[in-house]
Formats: sequence, structure tokens, C-alpha cells
Amino acid sequence: MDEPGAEWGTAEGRAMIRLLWDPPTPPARGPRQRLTLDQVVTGAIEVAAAHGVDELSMRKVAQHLGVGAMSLYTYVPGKDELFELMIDRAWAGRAVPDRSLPWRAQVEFHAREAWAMYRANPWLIHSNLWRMPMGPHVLDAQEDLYRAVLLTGLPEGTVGRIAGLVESHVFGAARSAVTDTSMSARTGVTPDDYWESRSSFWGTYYSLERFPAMTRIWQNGGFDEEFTDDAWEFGLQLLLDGVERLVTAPDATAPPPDGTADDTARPGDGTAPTRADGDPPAGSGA
Amino acid sequence: MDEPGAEWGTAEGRAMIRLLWDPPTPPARGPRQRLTLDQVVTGAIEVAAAHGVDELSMRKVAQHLGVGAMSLYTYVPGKDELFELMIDRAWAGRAVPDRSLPWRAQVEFHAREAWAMYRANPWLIHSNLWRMPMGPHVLDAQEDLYRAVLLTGLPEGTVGRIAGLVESHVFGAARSAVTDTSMSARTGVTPDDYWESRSSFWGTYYSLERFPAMTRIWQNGGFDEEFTDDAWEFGLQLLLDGVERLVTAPDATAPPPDGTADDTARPGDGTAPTRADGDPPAGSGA
DNA sequence: AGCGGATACAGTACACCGTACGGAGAGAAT
DNA sequence: ATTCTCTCCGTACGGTGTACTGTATCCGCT
Repeated sequence: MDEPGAEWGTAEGRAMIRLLWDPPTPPARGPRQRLTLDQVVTGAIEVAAAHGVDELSMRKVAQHLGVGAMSLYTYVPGKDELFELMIDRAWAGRAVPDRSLPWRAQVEFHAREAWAMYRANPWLIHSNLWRMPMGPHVLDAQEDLYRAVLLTGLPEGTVGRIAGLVESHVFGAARSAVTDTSMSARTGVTPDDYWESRSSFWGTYYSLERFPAMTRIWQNGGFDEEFTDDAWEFGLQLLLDGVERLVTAPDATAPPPDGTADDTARPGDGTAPTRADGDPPAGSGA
Repeated sequence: MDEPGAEWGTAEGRAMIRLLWDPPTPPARGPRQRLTLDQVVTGAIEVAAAHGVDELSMRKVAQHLGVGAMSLYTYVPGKDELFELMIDRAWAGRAVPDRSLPWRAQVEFHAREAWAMYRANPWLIHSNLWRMPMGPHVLDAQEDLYRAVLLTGLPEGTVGRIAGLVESHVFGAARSAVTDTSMSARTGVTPDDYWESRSSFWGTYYSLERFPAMTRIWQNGGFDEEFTDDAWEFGLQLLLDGVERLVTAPDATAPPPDGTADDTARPGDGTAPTRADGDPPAGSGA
């Protein structure tokens, strides 16, 4: 369960890419397949949505689909690959922003779509264990974000970083919110157990002298709406304000990383990729 | 392995808190313990550091320590609790900033300490599966960050959000960097396999018309130093620039969440906590 | 029509996981 | 010396991902 078809150069990596981009049509030689790859992915997502990602196992998915456990392996090389397909499927449902909008509105649109996606598919927050799969839907969404940020006119290196920043922020906020709601939903505690917990920890170990800052923030309600559904927008706006400042005042504190001097002059767009030392990571892990 | 002693009100939660804050002195009734709790935690960290967090199992830790697997359970209630102790241990080694410095320098110091911690303990990035443990070292570091951000004079609600933002950003950047380096280190590929991978994916499915923005960024080197050791500082500076703007111009775009009107006037600091509907989450999940 | 062969399905099995249980032995308190 | 508590750990149980193998199925060919 660790970093599956991550190396795109390996045979497994290429098989994964092929699975993501053109799933094989079932060959017409043996007995007909009882399921489709889409059904398997859908079933896995249903299991993860219903019982949580911890309960996601090949046996449970197979049982949910009414087949034997090993039958899944005719559709999918393994659990990791199945999970990558699930991730790409989740990214498939995202709307595209109106491209006539200014860059900021488009980025906000992208961020809100991502937020909605994470809230609708909480099991997605486990995808950080993997590198983002190079699936078509993931890449389409990323492309939309990159295009929006490119509209700022900032140097390409800065654009890449800003896109990663936005992606990472939404992911982090969603992670906090999801673990928070899932935990308070798992057991219907709040009123009484909180009191008991206070007598256990807050009364025993928590010291006002040791933690004055946290105490002050807490007393003034600073932790109250930290995980409400729109609290993350604060961070997004702060981020985008910073970007806007970068656009209008290019001599800001944050230095443009590449823009000025580099090894060789690179050609503009339109030409085929010719660089030798790397490939676009695209998912950028967030 | 899901959300261990998360509810502070439960018996397990209280046991976890006690384990974190004052580990029990070994009772002098039966045979003497062969190990100490510290040794167990250290051994677990060594296993995770040497073989990766995926290889971290109770049997492996026990074998590393030269004891039977079940013996660990006399020191620790389970694997989840052991992992929480590992996390708190990792946070223990952090330096405190010079409190005479301005808030921005202190926040930067905190962020760089966090970055170094994540780089030194890559297994920490899996801690997002849990809520941050309420350990003393975690809380001490959080307190330092909160105090630094409080120096801005911003309303408490904003302070909490900014602290979470900084924490989340460092975590996200470290996650990207760690998965990146661990993946390229796991197999000594780069030159040839990259070429083959390009012929597999970049030549077959990647279309310049479908992904013009990513192509442009890639061609101009925008993805090159995305995961180098100081690329994350760009995001930090962008963030702190936004905070600074919030300090100097309180009518910025991002609205202060609480500061102005609320249910009741809260007392200042110095008094005991008297709120009834919650407790400081402190870790805030990042 | 009949057959050969490729293929889907699934049963069994293996290694590994976290950990519940219970027994054996150690060592302090009585 | 006895008793009682506690550590250590062997065994075992239910779970996981999946390799292997056998069997039933169905298409394409002759």
C-alpha cells in the first residue's frame, strides 16, 4: 500500500497509465466479464463512502459487488491501482470555470470545486499517501488551475508555486475539517464527555501559565469556527491577496524564483517538449 | 489504526493523555521491566526512520528492541498510542524562538523548525491521519506559534486562523517534498526510465493541445525547483506578506472573523476557562 | 457443428498485521 | 515461606493483500 505505480518508467507504471487513460476493452475470447471497470471503481467508492476508507478492502468491495475477492484482480492489478482509479474518478465530477472571468475568480472557482470534492469524498484525504495519480481528470483540473494562474502574467515558476499553494491550502483545510467532523460524528459526544475531559486534561495538566496564548485565543472564541465550512476561505483570500500584490507590485518581498536568469533560453510555447532532465509532476502531490 | 485516543472524554483518551503527560513510574511489585517507555518510543522511531512508516509494525519494533511482540503492550496500550508518543517525541526537539524578535521573525523561525522536523522525520507526514496528539511538546510548540502571531495585535479569531495556515502550509510543503524525495530515492531511476516513461505517457497520451498551460509552465522550468528545500519559503513569505498587510490595513479583503460583534463580552486573560461549548483543539489537525 | 484455446471466476493458501488471552516465572510485601 | 502482583511472551484469532490453481465459460476457427 505504498506508492504504487509511481515510477512512470516501470512496467507497472505504464500499466497504470494505460488503465487510467484508455481502459482496455474486454477481449472477446473467454467468458464475458460479469462487471465493468467502472462498476468496480464505483463499488469501491461506495464502500469507502459508506464505511470509511479504513474499511475499504478488496474482500469488502468484492462482496459489495457480489463477486469473489480474486475476481477483482481481473479488472485491476491491485488495491493501489484501484485507489488511483477512485481518485481520478472523484476528480472527474468537477465543473470548469468560466474562462472569461478574471484569474482570481477562476482560481476561487477551482478552489471551491476542490473543497466541495473533498467534502463529498472524505476518503480522498488519504490520497496524500500517494502521489497524485496522473489520470486524465486530475490533469484536466490541474490544467484549468494553471491556466487561471497564468492569467496573472507572473513568471512561470511563480505560477507553478502559487498553484501548488492553492491546492495545498484547500487540501489542508479539508483534511482538518474532515477529520474533525468524522471524529465528532463517530461518537455522539459533546456535552458531558467534554466536561469530563476537561476535568481530566484541562483541569489536570493544562496550565494557564504554561499556555497563556492559547488560553487567550480560546477565551476569545478564536478556535470556535476554525473548522466551519467557510473558514478556509479566509486563508484563500489571504493567499490571493498576496498574489494580487505580487501582480501589481513585482518588487514584493517574495522573490520570483526563476523568471530572470536560467541555464538556457527556453523556447516559447508550441514546440514539443525537449527538456532532458525531468517531466511535469502535474499532480504536485497536493 | 483509526483515530486512537481521540475523544478526550473516553477512558482510552484519558489514559493516552496520562501517558503523554506523566508516564507512569514502573511499579515495584512484579519483576523489573526490561525496557523503559522512552526506549520503546525511540526504538519505534528508529524502525520508522530506517525502513519507512509502512514497515512499522509492533513485531518489528519488538524485534528491534530484542523483546517479544506482546511485551510492548505492557508499555503502551496499542500501536496508535505508540504512534502518538512518537509524534510528541518528534516535536520535543524543537528550539524556541527569541521572544524579543518581531512577530514575523518568530513565525518564520517556528515554520523553519517545523520544516526541519518534517524533513528529519519523514514518517511524521502520516500523522495527518490522526488528530494532532495533545502532548506536552506539541502544545509547547503550538503555544510559541500562537504567542508569536498574537504579537500582530490582530483579533484572536484571525490569529488562530493564521497559525493554522502557517502550520498547514509547512505540512503540505513537507509532504510534497518528502514523497518526492522518497520516491526518487526508493529506486535509483532518473535518466533512462524517464525517457522510457516519456515515450509511454508523454508521447502517447499527453497532448499539447489539451494541456497548454502545463506545457508552458514546464517548458519554462516552472516545475523544476518546486520541491527543493527552500521553495516552500516562497509560500511562507506570500502568507506573511498577507498577514502584514492585514496588520497595517485592517480593512483588507479578508474579513476578520470574530473581533467585532459576538454573543457576549468575554473576559480578558488571567481568569480560568469558563466557556461551556468546546475546548481548544490546540493541534488543529495540522 | 464441433473443437481448441483463451479467459473470467473463485477457492485455497501464504505471509503479515494488530492484539486478546493465558501461562510461566520473577520479585517485593506480608 | 507464602502470597500476590506484574512482566514477558507463545499461541491464536480474525483481518489484510494477493499468488497460485483449477474449473467453467464462451469466441473464433475449422
